[in-house]
Amino acid sequence: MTRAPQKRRLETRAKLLHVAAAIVQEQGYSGLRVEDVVARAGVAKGTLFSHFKDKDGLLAVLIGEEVTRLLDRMEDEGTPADVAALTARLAPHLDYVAQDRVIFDLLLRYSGTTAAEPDEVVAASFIRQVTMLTGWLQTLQASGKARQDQPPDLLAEGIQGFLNHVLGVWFCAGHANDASPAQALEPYLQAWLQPPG
Amino acid sequence: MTRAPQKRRLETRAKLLHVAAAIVQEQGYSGLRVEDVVARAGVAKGTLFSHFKDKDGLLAVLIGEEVTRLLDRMEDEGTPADVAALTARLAPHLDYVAQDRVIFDLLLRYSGTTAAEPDEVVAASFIRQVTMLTGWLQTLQASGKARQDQPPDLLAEGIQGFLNHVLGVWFCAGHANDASPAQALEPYLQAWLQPPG
Amino acid sequence: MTRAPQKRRLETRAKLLHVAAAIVQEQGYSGLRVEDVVARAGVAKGTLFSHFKDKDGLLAVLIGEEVTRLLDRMEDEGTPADVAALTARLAPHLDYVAQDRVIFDLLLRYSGTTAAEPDEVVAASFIRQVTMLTGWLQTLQASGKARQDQPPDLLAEGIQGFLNHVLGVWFCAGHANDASPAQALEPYLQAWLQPPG
Amino acid sequence: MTRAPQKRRLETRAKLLHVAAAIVQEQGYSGLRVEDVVARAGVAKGTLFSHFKDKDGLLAVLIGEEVTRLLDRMEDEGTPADVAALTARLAPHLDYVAQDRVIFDLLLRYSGTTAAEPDEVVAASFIRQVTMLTGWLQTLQASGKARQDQPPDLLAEGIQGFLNHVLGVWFCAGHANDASPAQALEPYLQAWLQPPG
DNA sequence: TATGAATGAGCGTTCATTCAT
DNA sequence: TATGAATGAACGCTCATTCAT
Repeated sequence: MTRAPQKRRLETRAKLLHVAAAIVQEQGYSGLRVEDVVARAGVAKGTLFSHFKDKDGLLAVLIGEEVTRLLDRMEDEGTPADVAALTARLAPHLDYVAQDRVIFDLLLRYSGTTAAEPDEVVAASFIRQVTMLTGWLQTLQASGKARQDQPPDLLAEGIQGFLNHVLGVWFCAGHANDASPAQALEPYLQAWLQPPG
Repeated sequence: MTRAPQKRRLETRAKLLHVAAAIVQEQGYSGLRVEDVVARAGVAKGTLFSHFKDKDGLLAVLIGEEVTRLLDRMEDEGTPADVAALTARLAPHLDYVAQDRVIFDLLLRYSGTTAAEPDEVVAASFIRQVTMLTGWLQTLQASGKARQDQPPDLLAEGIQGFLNHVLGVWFCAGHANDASPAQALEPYLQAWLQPPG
Repeated sequence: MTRAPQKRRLETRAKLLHVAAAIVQEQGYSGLRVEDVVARAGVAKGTLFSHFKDKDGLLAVLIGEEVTRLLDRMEDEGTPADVAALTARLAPHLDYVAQDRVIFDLLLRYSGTTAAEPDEVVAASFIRQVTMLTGWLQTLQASGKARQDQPPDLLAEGIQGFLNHVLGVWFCAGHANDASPAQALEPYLQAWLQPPG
Repeated sequence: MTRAPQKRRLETRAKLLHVAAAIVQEQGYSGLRVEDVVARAGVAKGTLFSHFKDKDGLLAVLIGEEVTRLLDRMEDEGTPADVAALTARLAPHLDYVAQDRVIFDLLLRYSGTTAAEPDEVVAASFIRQVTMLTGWLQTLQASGKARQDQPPDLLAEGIQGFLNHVLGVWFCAGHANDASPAQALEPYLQAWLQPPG
């Protein structure tokens, strides 16, 4: 018999998230310290951990919300017309993750998320992303804009692999070489998805 | 200005690496303690840190050497006959990395290594891996066993992407689902490399 | 904003100081190791550093408390009758500081303490010492036992100068020459304080 | 049968001192690292320690030379006419020591130097300072400009005490309060030296 | 439910000094 | 005489997490 959370509890949770978002804004994800969050939120350390399993839990909500927002926008525009459009559609997501290694690391930890664990925001967004990509690919396959010799979900997961690859290289190279991760992604997607001929 | 290191210095470095490898053998990478290393090597802590930037620096050399050893074996067997053989050839590497998340994390940090930084063992092994793969792919392309519509080095780097993807999923899923990372890799490589038709 | 410290915190602090004092008793100030303190106090290292800025911070409180105790005794006996009595009254303080260079060095770092920083034990004891001396000198001046041509606080601070001078020489000479620092102090105080004629 | 040092040895010593002086110029005494000195001098660490007993030995020569230079200038101007002139004469020395706590600490370690150890530059300069002051005080006493009821060497050593006191306060107070250490010294010297009446 | 003091367990640092070559 | 690799021996720090109140 868990009661509905009280109003005050919800307010505290919201305040923690708000403060954390503000700190991330100022110092980046890697600059986020539990100490600072609770200090600025005016609550005790223990309180934070009664709201979130651990620091990653807080981070996951924060990042999950942002990713969800990005997915919303991606979906709003409908299925991209071709592989080039698909790459362009993924660019905001890449740019977001490329902004801080902490995001990349956290997301990587969820790469293998399956439909089994629906309670986590990040897990949910992963599943949604793969579902969305799969749907797009089906459409692209149907219109002859994507190879048809592979199941769309394999293609979708392969895309996630390339996303991570490109981001890994991005963080490694010190951002020096390329204009953007999306640019680096394009040739892989072309080679991965283009129909033969 | 910088002279060649003296014999004694090289011996100390070798001793540190040897001891560290032994401890890893016994306790795994995560069980490696700097204190234990210096204690067993019979040197002062400061000495270790004069040889390696930090614990990760030591780890990188250790892992780099192991990867180098694996590459040696891969190369010894010559170009694999087809994509299935290629996947099999990559299995030992996958198994090695899959053994401990520490290895995966460290290698991921070097994914984007280019020929620019030749002094690091890990970096060097990455470059070598991509070079080796590129060579193989050229042969496979020539024999019609691999698609010919893409440059071999793009294909090689794509393979690295899939390797990381498969490993990421592996660590994420808690090793529960699949028999081995190599098994998970196969469909991706088939789809990525197989010649059309 | 900052509430009063909780009971437990005060107890821990007291325990740390108590243990440290015991170790100093046994091994001297230079024999004090942070590790020993926390081990014997049964607290974590981090706890010590959350109570005291660093080892010197702990030391300062320890020394400050001892100096305070010495001051208590000095004050209890009332104003000394003349300069010779004043010298004798200062002897225990001199003996205490002369016992370990660590004490001398730490106190020297606070020589110039003014009433501005009241939170430090050592600083407070310095202020108190000068206040006490000033009071005594006023009385001695009134009774014609001390020169009256100078303000009592200048005379008091001058005395502190001589204390340090004598102690500096004491540590420098390897304790070999003189019986006690107090003995070395006497001629200076006589010359500094005695009324002309 | 110690031979005269060879030319090359003397050159190395000179180079070390020169380099050390340059570093002090740039980074202050507290910024002096043995490592930097030998690196810039192009010699090995061991070489430095074959020339100087320890780092303090090098520092002592450096500081001793400077103090000697200051003493030369003080002496050149002859006996000061009165206490005010004496204070002014001591100002350059005070300013020099006030510039860096390291100087103060090192000199303090020699406060008790007696004529016994003539081999050290700093020790020698201390003896010379006290001798010089004693000489001046004799003259001042003879001319009625200084109190005559105390032996001149006691007065001289007292002056050293005040010098140290003023400097201790200087370093403690964070240089914030007073214009210069010499200004703080004056009232003490007046009270210490002025003839009664 | 909130609090905040305490934990843990090892890492990296310091840098003057020594000593075998 | 010069070299430079190695030493020593603690210190200070980290900071997410726990748990008694």
